[in-house]
Amino acid sequence: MFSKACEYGIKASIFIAFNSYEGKRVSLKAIAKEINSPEAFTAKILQDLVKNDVINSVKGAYGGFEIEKLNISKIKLSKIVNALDGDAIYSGCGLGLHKCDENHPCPVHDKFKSIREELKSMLENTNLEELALDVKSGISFLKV
Amino acid sequence: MFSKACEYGIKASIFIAFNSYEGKRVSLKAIAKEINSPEAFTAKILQDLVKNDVINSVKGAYGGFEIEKLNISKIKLSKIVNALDGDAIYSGCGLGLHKCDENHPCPVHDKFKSIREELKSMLENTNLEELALDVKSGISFLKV
DNA sequence: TATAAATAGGATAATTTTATCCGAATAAAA
DNA sequence: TTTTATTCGGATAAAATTATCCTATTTATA
Repeated sequence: MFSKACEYGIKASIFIAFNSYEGKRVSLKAIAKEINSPEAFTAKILQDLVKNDVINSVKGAYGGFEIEKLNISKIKLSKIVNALDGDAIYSGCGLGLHKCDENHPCPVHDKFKSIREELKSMLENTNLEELALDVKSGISFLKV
Repeated sequence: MFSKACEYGIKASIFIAFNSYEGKRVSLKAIAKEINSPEAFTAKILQDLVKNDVINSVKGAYGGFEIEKLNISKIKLSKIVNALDGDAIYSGCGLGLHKCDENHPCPVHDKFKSIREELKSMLENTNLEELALDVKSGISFLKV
């Protein structure tokens, strides 16, 4: 469904979010450990997320990654997915046709329609805050 | 969503299906041309589909690929997807956790639940016949 | 029986994705 | 001001996916 980069990016964002909630900045090392991801690869992904204004970074000692508290509830999953994987999962053709729409549909266009719409609206309506709170309260998990 | 191999595999199966419907066996060359895919790569995919009993092959002159007429309506999309991509899209965790279920869910487990269920049931309930008939009647398309 | 038209399958190459390494830049604190 | 803990960013490597090439095998037909 998502690329590995995107999976790591979503998990990292959630971890950063719930720490930022408590005013804590987190380091790459801490993130990689928490979400069980390769450190150097995760660094690249975090750089992408910084460039795409999903998270902020602070260089130097006592630096790390954080998200402005007020933004946590405003950042939607779609923003993270878009930054790392683009919009192909919910906008591209399921069978890879370059042109695929109501007038020139691929054989599974209609079958996929509601699934893609549901996926899109889920991504656009799910924000980091709710995901972070669930992890914080032990309802959901970032690893294993 | 699907791998390139799977996209080609689905399109090839549809093309073979609607030709088999008319008693016509189709060659690799004809398939690759019709679905606009690289020939040699498509050959590998067709071999996989043969091994997984999705399609039949006939070697030698006047050989090619076909599907038994009576089976066309019995072959579900899920069988093709499973043969080429496995069941990860609708069975694996959206964030790649090894363990992810009701008791130990990833942060998006619930959000994804209905989407994955819908996807799964769509794949399990869509058969080659309906897809092939739509292409044959010009309602849907295999390329461009 | 020879020929031609196919699929089968092994080897290899190209591309993309995932991952690692290392030095540069930055900034807090000793 | 030096040390130390960080992120940044370029170069590279490893692995997976996508793609190509070539030969062997098969089989219908001339």
